[in-house]
Amino acid sequence: MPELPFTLDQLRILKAIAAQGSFKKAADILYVTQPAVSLQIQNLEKQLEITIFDRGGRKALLTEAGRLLLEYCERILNQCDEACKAIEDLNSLKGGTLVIGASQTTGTYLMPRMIGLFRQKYPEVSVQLQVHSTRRTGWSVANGQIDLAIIGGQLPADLENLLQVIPYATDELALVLPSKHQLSNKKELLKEDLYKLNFVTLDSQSTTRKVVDKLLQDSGLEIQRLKIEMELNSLEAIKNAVQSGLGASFLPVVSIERELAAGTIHKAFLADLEVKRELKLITNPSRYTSRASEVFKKNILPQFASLESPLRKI
Amino acid sequence: MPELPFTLDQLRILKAIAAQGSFKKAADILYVTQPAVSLQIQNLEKQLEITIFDRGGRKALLTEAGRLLLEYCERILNQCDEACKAIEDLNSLKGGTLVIGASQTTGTYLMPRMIGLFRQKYPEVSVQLQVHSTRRTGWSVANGQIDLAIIGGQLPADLENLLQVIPYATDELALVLPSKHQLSNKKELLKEDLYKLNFVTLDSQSTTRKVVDKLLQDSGLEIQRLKIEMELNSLEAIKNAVQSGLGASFLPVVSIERELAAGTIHKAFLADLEVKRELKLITNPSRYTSRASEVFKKNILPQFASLESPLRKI
DNA sequence: AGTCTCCATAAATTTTGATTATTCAAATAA
DNA sequence: TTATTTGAATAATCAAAATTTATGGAGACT
Repeated sequence: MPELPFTLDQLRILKAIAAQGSFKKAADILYVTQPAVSLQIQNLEKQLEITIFDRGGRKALLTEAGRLLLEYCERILNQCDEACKAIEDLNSLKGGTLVIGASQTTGTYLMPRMIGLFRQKYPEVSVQLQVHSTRRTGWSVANGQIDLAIIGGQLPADLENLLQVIPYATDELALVLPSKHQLSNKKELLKEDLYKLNFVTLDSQSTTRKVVDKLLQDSGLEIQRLKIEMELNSLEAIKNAVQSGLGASFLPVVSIERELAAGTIHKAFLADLEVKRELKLITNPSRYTSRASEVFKKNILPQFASLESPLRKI
Repeated sequence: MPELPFTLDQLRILKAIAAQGSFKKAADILYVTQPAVSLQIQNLEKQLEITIFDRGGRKALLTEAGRLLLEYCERILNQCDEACKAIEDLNSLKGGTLVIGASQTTGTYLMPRMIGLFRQKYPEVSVQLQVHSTRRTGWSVANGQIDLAIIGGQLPADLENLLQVIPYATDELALVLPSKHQLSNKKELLKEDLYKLNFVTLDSQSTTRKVVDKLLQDSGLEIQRLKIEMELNSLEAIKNAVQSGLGASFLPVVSIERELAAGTIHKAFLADLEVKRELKLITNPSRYTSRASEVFKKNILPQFASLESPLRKI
């Protein structure tokens, strides 16, 4: 090994002697014996081919070379201390960054609240939210660019068994109607009623749209028979469309909390159909898990397991 | 020993792995085996209670904590390199400071030339000249404030055996007369002639004055009989006084080179009297000797052993 | 001078780190 | 898929380095 001319221990000893003015006192402070100190300094002097201390009288005094070395020594040891502090902060969640992935829907309506709670508890950990498609989010988790992610859709098969997927909450995809729609008065709607509606939907590429389609199909609905008035690429746009009476839609309840409360959108009750999807936490078990990530998973997520209560509280 | 959480070797390994992206390649570069690298990183991770590398695939990737540590690592290792360079420079006389002591006379007339020669050879070593009394100069050498000194007088007895005193040149204290003085025409002067002269001398506290008095007394002169016209505290002032015809004086030849050459001062030849003093180099043998100091003593000083030739050359 | 401190030195022990050999896991190739 | 290769972890052995105990010597203070 191409050796370094000195060790951190030697620098620590050098600093101690310079501060104490004595080999013996330095040894006491460092909890070693005096010969240990002497030998290390001798090694240091041999390696660097300099004399560091004048051991003339009762006090050990720095030579010119010694003073020069001490300057660097202080700087180096300070950097070491800083490094330790930074690492400690990271370990105690007083620093660092947590990178969270989410799809458009969860990223917009759910994550801000989760992140808010996390930041409230660990204000010194910065959180970065990355909103991507489910597919891309999955890959980012796989290659470590994202610590953890919340998704509502289905992962590609190859990622399914590479990542850890933990369902943690159920998100209802509610059938919503314009408040003044005629069917809004009916207590219960049946599948058959759906064929009478005009739908405003997300564009067919979106994860949420795919999920809705699949769920409806799985429950025996002929989705080809559904009339699609228009396709929009934003939930907010759809909400506005519904509120304007342009049609009905299946929307995640998390996204229409305010509108339901305000009564500007009507949520219908479907007697013979439940459209629900699992919200899942995905992580990469084969990768390093940061403390922040652990804590998020263990302490923050459970508070959102039932989507109703915590959201209402806010 | 209250241990440091890491060693410089570990940091070097960390840096190498980060650069190479592989434990094995890092091991090759550092000329050690792969297990050595693995072990050290494991120790590091254990000490700091963090995971530094993700060893998932064929590449070793830094975790967040690893990246954080690497930043400090780079800074620390850079400081180490700088320290080494600074020390090397000091050893190769490409840096550092040489502190030289001298009395008024040598400091004024001799040292500038010596220092000039030294600086010509080692331009990167800065030289500091401290002009003090012989006594104070001696003490400064004793306690290390001055690396070496040139003195012309006698050290206090207690310092004599504490310091190394090396005579290296003879400085003649020449009897000088105004050029137009009547005795300037005589080829040789005798002791008796001195009693006829009016003297302009240094004040009685000065080292050079004491030396002259002692030398004259030792050679049998009755110094009380010498007529002292005035006492001045500066050699330059005395030279001016002599040139102005106010009187004679004993002056170090090194201080009147120019005036002799210009013929504005006359140097008399004393047939039965030689007034010479030893110029001595003093150092502190019990103290660390800097490289610059060594070189000055070994290479520069000998060139001034005969005061005539090197001075003339300039 | 005598005593006390402090540093240097020597020998022995302990600790640490490195190496060889092997196993394990993942990625590449057939 | 299986086989091969590459890289990292592990275990046991071995070498080297640091620490300790014990001791000697040189200044400094009384």
